[in-house]
Amino acid sequence: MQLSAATPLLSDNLVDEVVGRLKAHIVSGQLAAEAPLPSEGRLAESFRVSRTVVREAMRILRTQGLVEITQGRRPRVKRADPQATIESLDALLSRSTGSLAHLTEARRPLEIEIAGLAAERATAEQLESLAGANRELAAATSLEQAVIGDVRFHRLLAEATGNPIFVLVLETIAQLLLESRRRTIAASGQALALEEHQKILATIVARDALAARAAMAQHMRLIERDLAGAGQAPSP
Amino acid sequence: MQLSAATPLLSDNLVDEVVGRLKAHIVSGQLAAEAPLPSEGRLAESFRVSRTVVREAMRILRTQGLVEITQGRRPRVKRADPQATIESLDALLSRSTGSLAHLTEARRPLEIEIAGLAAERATAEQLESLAGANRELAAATSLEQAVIGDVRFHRLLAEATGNPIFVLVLETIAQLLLESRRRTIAASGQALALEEHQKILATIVARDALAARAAMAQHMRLIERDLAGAGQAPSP
DNA sequence: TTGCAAAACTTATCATACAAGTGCAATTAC
DNA sequence: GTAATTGCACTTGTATGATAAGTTTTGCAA
Repeated sequence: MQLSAATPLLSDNLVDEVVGRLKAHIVSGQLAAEAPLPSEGRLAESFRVSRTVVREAMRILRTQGLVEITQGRRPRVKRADPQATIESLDALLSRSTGSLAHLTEARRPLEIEIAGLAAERATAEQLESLAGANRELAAATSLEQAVIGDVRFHRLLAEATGNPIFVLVLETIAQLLLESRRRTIAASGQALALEEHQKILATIVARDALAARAAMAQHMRLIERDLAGAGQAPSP
Repeated sequence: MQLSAATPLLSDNLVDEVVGRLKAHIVSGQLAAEAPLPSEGRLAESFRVSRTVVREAMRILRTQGLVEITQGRRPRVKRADPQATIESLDALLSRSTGSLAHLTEARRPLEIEIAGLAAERATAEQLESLAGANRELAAATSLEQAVIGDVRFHRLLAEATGNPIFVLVLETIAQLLLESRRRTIAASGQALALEEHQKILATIVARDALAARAAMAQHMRLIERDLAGAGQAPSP
């Protein structure tokens, strides 16, 4: 019936109330990642609500990527993971008027900045990983492998900036662009993509931020051109 | 017990299955915004599942910002709204190691690109709105008003690019930066912010994309400097 | 000590019941 | 005739209890 006599309700929903309290606990870091939460029954008991309410609250938290739920096991706090955000953004973008052209347009300045920052900050290990991603791309025998190598290169570049926001935003956009990237690589061939990646990597190894930006800008121009050439077919 | 004999299950969860099907209907645009959905009971009947499952599915869709639920009323399809995505991103960022410095670093290239594109594409009405936002900023008598005017200016700029992705991403970052922006404006004073906004607006009116980028870059430098000077105190 | 089976616990789903909020239609008051 | 009110049908919110199915722990036997 009620959560507790001491604390007032903040939401008109019991479910939202439980969600808010659990989220506060998790976000504040009081519960470490992987830490098991009490079972639905226990939570219901301690919140003085029915299991129904707790269940719906846990579902919501799972949707937001905060907890992991498996039948038979106690729920666990999940490590921070952009997947939930990506799905949310995906749902939003697929409903709004954003087209592929809009996505690439927003991607371009980010990639250019990333290239510049990576040139200034990449560690030796990160440089090696980048080279490895390009080797993957070079050795790719299928379109699927080529796309994976391509995505990996750009992701590693974002990581090399040391700024997790870049990784998150780029990963989100990349996910949405995955289909288009498949088309792009098919159109321009992976050879050209590899060549440009090598150029970018070279500027980063040389710690030349300006050149890195220029190389990435060039790369983006190629991608946009190929995308336009392949036609921006709407999703089926 | 089962959804339907004809179509196979895609998820191990009945809830996820229902979520997927409803989402597909909504995202595909078959259901217009504001359109009422069948009641939980009807949905449960047509999916051949219990009302519990439908309820949890609807809760998830509400969390993702796809439907609006009010007690006593039938659920309605909600107009595309970045709020759910913002909350998701907020939860993610507040748990990861992203600091204010990281946020502003990611914001900078976006704002610069936005300024350049706005200079090329802004319509006469949009120019007038931008001027209006600056008038608001000039007339602001409280910090709160100044912050609102500031946010509005940058948002209108993003809209002037005609690219909804910019609006979405920037709105998300802006929301997260709201507290810091309050601090920044307090530190540098709204007079300086207004002056720089006027400069940016002038370059855009002049359709000088290059100058617009330079002016915005200057503006971002000021913001970053003030933010560093005010110290990046962690949220309480 | 090790291997395995049973028990205990947990989530997943269902069914039912009642409270509470909304919208509409019939009724009543003027 | 019109406006306010009442009442009903429908809907979501919450609680309870029951069964199925999966996981972890316990306890016993080899």
